[in-house]
Amino acid sequence: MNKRKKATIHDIASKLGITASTVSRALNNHPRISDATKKLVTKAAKDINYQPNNIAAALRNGKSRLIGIIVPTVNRNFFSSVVRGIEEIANQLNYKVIISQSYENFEQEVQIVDTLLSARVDGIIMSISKNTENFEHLDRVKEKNIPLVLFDRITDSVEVNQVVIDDYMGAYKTVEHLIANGYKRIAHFTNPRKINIYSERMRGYIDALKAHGMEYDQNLVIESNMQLEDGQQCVKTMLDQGLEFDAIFSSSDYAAMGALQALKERGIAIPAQVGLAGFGNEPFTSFTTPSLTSVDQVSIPMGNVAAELFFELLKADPKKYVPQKTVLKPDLIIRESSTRTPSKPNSTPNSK
Amino acid sequence: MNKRKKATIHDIASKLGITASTVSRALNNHPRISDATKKLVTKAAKDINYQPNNIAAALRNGKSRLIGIIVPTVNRNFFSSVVRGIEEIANQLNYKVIISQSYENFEQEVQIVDTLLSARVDGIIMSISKNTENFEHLDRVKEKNIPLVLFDRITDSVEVNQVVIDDYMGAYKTVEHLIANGYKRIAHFTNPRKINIYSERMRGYIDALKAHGMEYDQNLVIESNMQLEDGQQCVKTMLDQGLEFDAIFSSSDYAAMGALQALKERGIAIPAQVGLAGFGNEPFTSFTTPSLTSVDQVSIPMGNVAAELFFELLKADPKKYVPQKTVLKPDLIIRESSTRTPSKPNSTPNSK
DNA sequence: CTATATTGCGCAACCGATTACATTCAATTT
DNA sequence: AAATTGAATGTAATCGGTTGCGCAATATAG
Repeated sequence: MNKRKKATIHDIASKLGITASTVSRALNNHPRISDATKKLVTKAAKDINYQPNNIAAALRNGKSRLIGIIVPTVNRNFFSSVVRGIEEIANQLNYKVIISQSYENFEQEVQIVDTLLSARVDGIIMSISKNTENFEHLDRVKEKNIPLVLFDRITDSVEVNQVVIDDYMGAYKTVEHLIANGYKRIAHFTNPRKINIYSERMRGYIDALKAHGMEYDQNLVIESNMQLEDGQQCVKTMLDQGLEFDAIFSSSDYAAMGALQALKERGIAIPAQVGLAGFGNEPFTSFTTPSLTSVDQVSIPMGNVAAELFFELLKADPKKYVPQKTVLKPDLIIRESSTRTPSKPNSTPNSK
Repeated sequence: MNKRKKATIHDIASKLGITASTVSRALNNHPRISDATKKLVTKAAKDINYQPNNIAAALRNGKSRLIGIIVPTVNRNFFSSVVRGIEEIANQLNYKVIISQSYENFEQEVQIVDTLLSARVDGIIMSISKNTENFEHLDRVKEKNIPLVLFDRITDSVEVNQVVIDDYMGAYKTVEHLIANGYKRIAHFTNPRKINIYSERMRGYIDALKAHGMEYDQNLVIESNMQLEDGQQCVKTMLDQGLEFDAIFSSSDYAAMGALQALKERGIAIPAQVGLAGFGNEPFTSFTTPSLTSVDQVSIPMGNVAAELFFELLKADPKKYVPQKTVLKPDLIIRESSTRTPSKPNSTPNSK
């Protein structure tokens, strides 16, 4: 009998000869309920294996205590770490998280937004897909006054809270480091889709070159989809075309990894002949030979900040709240792939 | 005005001078509603930016079309791929997924189960935490007749649907492969917690040795927590203690990676002097030097199967449904770390 | 010893969609 | 022309908590 129907507060109530409202208040520790009945109620609840129905509460309250998270994929250290950072804060406040993956697919992303809105999440924290160029779905979220926070992959076409790292500075520091290690012709791998992160990194690359009196050569900027295979292919093409370069700064660790493999395959010594640096500090970067210099995106703190902004927004009056943009400082993690004996620049020909 | 309150079917109804029930039926494409009104309703819905309230529907229907997924962490290729496999099937059937992470923490796991039950998910698909030894929370799920499917990290103390790979066979084939490459003293890294996956792999290890007339030496079985650092430490200890071995079969890719680093650090050639194989086929295994032989856990198919079992269970009569256990065949991915010139066994003395 | 507060709990409406059971009206049958 | 049928929609209860308001009983004040 109690197999099919789940226990409700009404069951508890009739068992104790009181009303459901009293049970509800008792369970919620309402001050106007005596300790005696509170004890009775909690005991009865345990006895009949009562499980609160959050659906009912959510319907009545208009809030579900759920945060929707949308990421391109969870199968990337960066994203899963941000999620963890969000969860840390959310769990403390007794909020739960629904994670959804867009798989870099725009239609999917739009669909997920609708699903989350229908699921009546209290808000959304997301990083947009690479292929998203239309932001009406985000507008719809804003129109409904649902709190929205963007991180890492952001857009300025919607006024919302944003958390990013200083991609510009990350790139700048990396290139500066390469220059300090004596590299003269630094190539740059980037993505043709000019979402914020890639364009910022490219700005940093260019400015760092200029700041050190090096010319910016368009031929050294190689566009691709930035996956492992792309990195391999780019290097091969560069070598086959006789392009002169002695370092690569890749906006993606995966492409950097591909570059590393291709260079090794062609017998080019890293870091002696060619220096290499990636972006993202994926865990495998410390496993490669040589280990890969990369930029750490402080993912957990980013998740923390995103969640904090979210809750700020949740409490605020949407009319007078002005969206904020938080910029975190990335860390350059220097490893073997870019470290040459301090002042032995020009040690490798190739460029000359 | 429509800023604060979200649109409901009642708003649509009064706008059109009909009732909410008609609107509901129109939106659900009920056959008894005329095409004319259906068109009117869908148009009006679009006009006022109506978003169905799944919470209300879920309350009324008793089903949320949500599946709860619990994994130790999503930041592991295996788990995130299984999730993807589940999503593939679930999305086709218009079900959504709530992903939660236990972070290998028992209390957290119990808490998540309660939260999901309260959120009234239609069922749960999970892989239990390493530290879970008490399964009452799973019993509670079963008692409530909530569909439950376990994958990879399972337990036999609860009668539920299970999906696993044949860990025994994966290990057996790996060890056989090592033997075929001439390795004679094969060590095994395992976890002291004897959850199914580790004990099965160990059985496979032992049986493969015996089947090839090699003695099983307890000293060659090393227990640790199987993280990167543990792998490093184990190898160092083995070397320092003068333990004779010429191959390592690790139940974890991470520990195998640590072993690889430690061996290289000590100047031991892989695979020439020591062969190495891991388990899990984490992406980084193909990035290392030498690349790491490992066992692929067919994660996406595992997710597919788990989801299929789930929906089977969802439709079935809980009284007469008998739980099933599906066993998938893993793939041994042979890479450099275990491949020596075919028949040149004993080429390396090892200990000295 | 009244008058006012406070405590403890019940009443009933409500959240938004769904659906079994009418009801209406026109078309079809007899 | 009355009766039957069926199409199209309305009525109202329901899912399970939550909460403003009210009322009785007890406590405190004056």
